[in-house]
Amino acid sequence: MIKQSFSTSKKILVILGPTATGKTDLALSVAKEFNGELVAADSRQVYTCLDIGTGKYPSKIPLWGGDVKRQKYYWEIDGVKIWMYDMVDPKTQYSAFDYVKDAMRVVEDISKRELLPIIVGGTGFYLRALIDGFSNLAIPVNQKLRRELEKLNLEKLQNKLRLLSPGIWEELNESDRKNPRRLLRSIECLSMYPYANKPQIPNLKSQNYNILKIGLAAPKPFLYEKINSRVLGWIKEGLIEEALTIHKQGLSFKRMDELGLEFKYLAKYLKGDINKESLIREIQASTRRYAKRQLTWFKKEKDIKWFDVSKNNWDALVEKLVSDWYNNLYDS
RNA sequence: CCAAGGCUGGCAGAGCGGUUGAUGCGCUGGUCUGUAAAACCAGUUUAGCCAAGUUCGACUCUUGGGCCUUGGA
Repeated sequence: MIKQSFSTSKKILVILGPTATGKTDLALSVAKEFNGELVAADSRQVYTCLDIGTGKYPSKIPLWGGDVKRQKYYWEIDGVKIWMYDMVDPKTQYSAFDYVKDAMRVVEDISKRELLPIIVGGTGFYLRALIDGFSNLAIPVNQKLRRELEKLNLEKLQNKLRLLSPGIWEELNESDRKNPRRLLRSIECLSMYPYANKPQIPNLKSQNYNILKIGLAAPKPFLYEKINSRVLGWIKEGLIEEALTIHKQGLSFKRMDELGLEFKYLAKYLKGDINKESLIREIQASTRRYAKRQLTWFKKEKDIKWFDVSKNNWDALVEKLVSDWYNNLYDS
């Protein structure tokens, strides 16, 4: 791969980090300053109607006011376009593969229009798939095979994989070897493409972009406090009503459970299994756990420039870094 | 006031006269190549309401006290 000089290679800014650190707020202000458009990297913001709890709204624009225009495949907040929101109906399943396929197009389009793509989100898996790519990502799901494999218990899945490829089995760690979902996927990939001719999908790294990754984080007590009050804010803004509406429109409790966290507990609440007080507590707790997992994931990526949002001047520091990078003064 | 049941780890909740305090949740750390706010792994106990007694030995039996829950009045 030939490295182009900074002045000619196209730039992409990535803003990532755990939930409730103000990624969207930052991305919007950076977009205004550097003439950019946002590309969301969140596994649930891709669904229509899941708005409040997935954090589609920035904190400064309350739901009932502010300049928010919702178009078919993008939103426009304060004049800034946000892509990769509302891609499909929540009844449909949207995968990391779908995400990469769609987001690649969006990023390239923004870039072609001479604007700065700002990828913003907390789903580390999607981010890595889009930026670095995964070699198995483009291998499609085999429903028939899955239906069969799903009947097998852990031990049988393990044996099956060991038989198909002792090498791949050996490479798995303790955790993955006991994870039926991963085992199943490995078997699926191997049985469909036993040799090396796997289908591929392009990623950003292979397109020679100049990427700056900015991470927002904070010490846990600070972050947890933010999460707790954010959840309270969601409730005030109508999270429960939103869930009720979606359910009335036909989103099953089962699917809500699959969509995870706040929807998992919202479903329980709507069914009458828990009261409002524990609904709030559960959403807060699970969001905290989620933030921890995000932190664990991002810890391994060494090319992130981290900023502590509990500090006073963090936004000025970010601004300086982005500005230097944008003007080719910063060497990454 | 009477009756019945209960009181076990941060929480929920089993079992047992003596051995490794089941299990779940939580918590801490971690894993990660199409469900990723998912799935999974590892770690996380000087517990037994108080007192007296029975016993070689009690969380487990007996008695008294305290507290809680339910039913009665």
